[in-house]
Amino acid sequence: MQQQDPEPAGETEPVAGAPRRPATIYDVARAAGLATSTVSRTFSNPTRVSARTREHVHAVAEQLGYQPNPLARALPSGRTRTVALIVADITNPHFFGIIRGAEEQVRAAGFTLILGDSKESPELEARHVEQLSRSVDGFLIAASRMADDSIRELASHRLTLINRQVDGYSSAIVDVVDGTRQIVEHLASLGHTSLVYLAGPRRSWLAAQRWHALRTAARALGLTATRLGPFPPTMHGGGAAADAALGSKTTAAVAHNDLLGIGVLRRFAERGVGVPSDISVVGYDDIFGADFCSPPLTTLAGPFEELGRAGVDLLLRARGPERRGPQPQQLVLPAHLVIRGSTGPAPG
Amino acid sequence: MQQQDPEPAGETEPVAGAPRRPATIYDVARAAGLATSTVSRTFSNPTRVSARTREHVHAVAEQLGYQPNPLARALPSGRTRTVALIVADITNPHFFGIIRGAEEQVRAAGFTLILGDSKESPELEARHVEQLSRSVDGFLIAASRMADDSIRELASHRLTLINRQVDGYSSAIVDVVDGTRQIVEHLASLGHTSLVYLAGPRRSWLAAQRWHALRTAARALGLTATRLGPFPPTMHGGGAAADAALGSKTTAAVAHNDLLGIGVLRRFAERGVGVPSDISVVGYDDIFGADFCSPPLTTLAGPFEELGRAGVDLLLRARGPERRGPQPQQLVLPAHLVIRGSTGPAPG
DNA sequence: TTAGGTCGCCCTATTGCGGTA
DNA sequence: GTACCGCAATAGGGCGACCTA
Repeated sequence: MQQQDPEPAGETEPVAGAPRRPATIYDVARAAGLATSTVSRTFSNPTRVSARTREHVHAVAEQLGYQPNPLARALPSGRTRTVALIVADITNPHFFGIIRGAEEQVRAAGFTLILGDSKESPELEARHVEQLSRSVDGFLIAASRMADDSIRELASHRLTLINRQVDGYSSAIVDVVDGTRQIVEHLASLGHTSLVYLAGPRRSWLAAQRWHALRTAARALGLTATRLGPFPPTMHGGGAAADAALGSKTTAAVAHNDLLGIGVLRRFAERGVGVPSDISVVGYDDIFGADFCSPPLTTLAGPFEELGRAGVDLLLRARGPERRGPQPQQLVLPAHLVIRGSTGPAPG
Repeated sequence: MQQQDPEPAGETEPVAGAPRRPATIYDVARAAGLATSTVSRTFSNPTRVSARTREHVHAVAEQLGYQPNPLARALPSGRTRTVALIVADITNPHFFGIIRGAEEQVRAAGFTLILGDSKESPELEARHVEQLSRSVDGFLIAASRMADDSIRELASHRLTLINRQVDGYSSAIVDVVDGTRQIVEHLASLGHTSLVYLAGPRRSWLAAQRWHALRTAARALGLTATRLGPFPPTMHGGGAAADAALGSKTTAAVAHNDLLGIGVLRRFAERGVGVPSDISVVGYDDIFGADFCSPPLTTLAGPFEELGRAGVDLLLRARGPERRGPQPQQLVLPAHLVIRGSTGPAPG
């Protein structure tokens, strides 16, 4: 090891000013005339040290610019005060809210956020988890593409899911069933009697949920529902999705997400199909841009930042005093339909 | 903690199957009949171990499921194999490309990415750096809002800047000067003789560069250039910016970024101002949405993912064998103008 | 007894130096 | 002298056990 320090014949480091080697509890203890353990307790268990001593230690620490080394702290305890967030696709604006919310809450708890992108790959997702397992106190997985069983195989890791539910794990999702019902009621009230679902990735739990909810709600209201796809959940995927929707002769298309929905709108514009005069389009997520595409997209908005924050809370709470097993919580946050120009009365 | 189950008088750990305590070099060393140092070297400095021994160690390690503990590895060596990326505003889609590129490259190098949001605050930025300094091998700061001197005070940390240049530090930026020239030439060729710059945050280095480049290019081509603002670089800020632009009687507005530009377009639409018939609008960044707002936004696109990747490369290369001081590199990547519907011939 | 303080081992890997063929 | 390998110090702090007024 050898700190590189008071060496005159300089090596690696630049300028002056900054202290070479960061102060440790040893330095603080020596300067304060105390044992290192006393210094340690001052920071990690302050009640076990007298007020006088505590202040003294703080003063000396401040003066020396001492800051506990998080690594040294984490090594024996196993607590890294770090959380990993793994998202299915970092380019999808849908995740930005989740990332932002999680980052915020993680910081608020004095933790650090590690970010990983699984690029829609369940394998990469699992690899991420394995590689980070020792460096992290827990995982947050948003829109996991792993199969339920694969998730269970990771059981030994502390894990909270976002927009995915698996028995035995904490999760935070937006209310797909109620949200989807809002979509279908809206379309029904506009006189539509049939709709198509432009499906998302086969491995997406959310896609399955949405389709299921759509079909159920449609039945309840006497509409027919058809599933087309799957399509890649990107703007690019909207081209094929739009054409498929046209082929189906329906009057209303519900896209798996806004990315796909906006892609559909573009394709319709290219082909001269009127929205909503010829066909209505609905999306999910209310992503950035859904309000200024043309026509603006009717979509199901969810509290995604809150989802991120709640995910962190669930994860961190699991370490609480009552660490009696996982006691998983399945949180469901409300969604609400944002009606914009892409939906209108059924033609004819 | 605690899986919910079988342990009778159990303590911490769960189920069957999984090995209780992860294997350490001690376990491997014992099983292989070697010293821990040999095992350690097998993984961290393979050439210093004979091929026979190496294979033996690998075999034993494999069998025991041994994986080096990254924390324990980092403590004595000081190398955490982790990089922190700090962005000025995580909600600005502009950064997504950078984040994605950085994440990709960091992973490719076998490192881990920590993400921080400074919320446009130089103080928070500095705090981030301080708090993470011990946990990270280096920092990537995108669009830093810190003053040059504050950045220099962080000198002891390994640091690479994205979209910001400071003497003595490595950086990767897009070519503002040339890019801005493209904008001005485009406007000049359409017959515009005056333009306004709708300015970004006062503390943004980029905003200063853009204005400077704009003024220089305008002069060279005989256009007048006026700066208005600053405005918050958000869609919301576009309202005031649009009104200010109208007040100036100009025929062309260059917005600090696309977020602001799209906000301007919306406001113009509300007020019945024709774009580009009454006024042309240009943005910077070519963010998600710039191609489907109405009218689609003419904007200066840059290779942002590449910026993220390059930033990581510069940072990691700094640790190379020739660790002769920082030897900073200032990388400048080309920008190109994407012409869309928001710019047209000057009216009249 | 209790509050304040001290000792010394724990965690897991790295690495300089020295020893053995 | 050259390859290999092992000993033991080191990194920095947590924490239980024990000691003193």
